[in-house]
Amino acid sequence: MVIKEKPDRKQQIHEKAEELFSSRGYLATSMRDLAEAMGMEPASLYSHIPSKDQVLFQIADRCANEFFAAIRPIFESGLNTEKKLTAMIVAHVQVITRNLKASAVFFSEWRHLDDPRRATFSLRRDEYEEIFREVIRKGVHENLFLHFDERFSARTILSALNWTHTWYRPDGELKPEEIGENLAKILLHGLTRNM
Amino acid sequence: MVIKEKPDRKQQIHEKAEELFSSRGYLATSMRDLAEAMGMEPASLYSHIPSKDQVLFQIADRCANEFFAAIRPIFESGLNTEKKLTAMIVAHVQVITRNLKASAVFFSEWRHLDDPRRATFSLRRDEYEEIFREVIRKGVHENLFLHFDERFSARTILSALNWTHTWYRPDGELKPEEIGENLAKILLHGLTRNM
DNA sequence: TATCTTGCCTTACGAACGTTAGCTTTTATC
DNA sequence: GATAAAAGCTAACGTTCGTAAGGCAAGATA
Repeated sequence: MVIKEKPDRKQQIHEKAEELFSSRGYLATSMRDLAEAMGMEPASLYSHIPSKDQVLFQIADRCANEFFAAIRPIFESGLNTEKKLTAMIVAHVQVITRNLKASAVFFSEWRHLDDPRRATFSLRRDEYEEIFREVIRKGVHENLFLHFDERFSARTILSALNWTHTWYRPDGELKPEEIGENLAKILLHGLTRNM
Repeated sequence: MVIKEKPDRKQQIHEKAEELFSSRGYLATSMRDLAEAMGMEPASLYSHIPSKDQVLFQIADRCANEFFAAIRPIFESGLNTEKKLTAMIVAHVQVITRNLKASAVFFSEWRHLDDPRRATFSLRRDEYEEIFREVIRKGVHENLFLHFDERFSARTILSALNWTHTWYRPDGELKPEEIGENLAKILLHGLTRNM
């Protein structure tokens, strides 16, 4: 049996959509733009996808899955709290750099989802943040981390990480893992040199 | 001579626009939405403003001015590097919390500006970031800060700060100044407790 | 009272939008 | 080579968009 290596137009459309949505934004990208980028007529897109909104959702959803898949095993591992948080930070950054366009969509465009999907999505984000909060809570409990509101700490960490997608370039000098490690260093031990 | 205290419709429109642009986004807010919020007909808006794009620009531009005005005097002060960076962080956060809606527009919507303005704006952002880079560079030189690429450090700091606008509420328990100080603590000394 | 200005109105323009319906062409299967 | 399915086309739908043009009514100025 030969595995079909067919081009899979649907996936190609999703990839082009990722590209356009991430660089110009979802609302600023028309189906006509997308069609042109695909080299087809606007109406032809609908042979492969049901709606623009659903394309956005699937891009964001796939990206969310990647984040969870990367973080969960680390969260459930037996690492000590500091190493665990570091590993989660590195993994999170790796997901971003591996899915540069999708994560741009994930971070900036999800708010344009239509409403039942948007609400679902919002919950997933919070669920994700909660994993970080739990690790931080544990660290505070162990008298390892400074005691701030965990919401505050978690958001600060994720904000610092999530902007990576705007400037990371695969041909830059830093590898994703190094970026993650540097970020973890700053967030856990600060920019100031310990004397 | 009496100073006219007239309602200034133009400014009212800008304020409503700030509100709508910041919560729904620029592209998702139509002039018809804005008109309805103002209690007038869409076309009537054009008695007071020249175009939608110009309203966006002015909101973002005013906000940029506030950031510069807050940071510059600190940058030019005689504070030592660590205190200077801390003060800049606090000041930056204060500008955000003082201009919650405008800064949301500033951070998320400027990319929808039409192109001569967009380019100008991009330069101003970089100019702003450069102030932070310079302080960091000095700190590295003084062997005070860890040596990362200053672009990297500056971006990390600003990313962590700039998300504040998504969750800060004036009636929350933390005052803007405290938020800024906590952020500075984490970014300069890390989340980990020093033993 | 006559005139000018301001603020808002109504109407409507041309363009762009997401999407549907139905036809034609290409490709895969036998 | 006949048949069926998949992929793309043309044409058009109903909306919504930013904005222009020109008029009307109220208040300020003279």
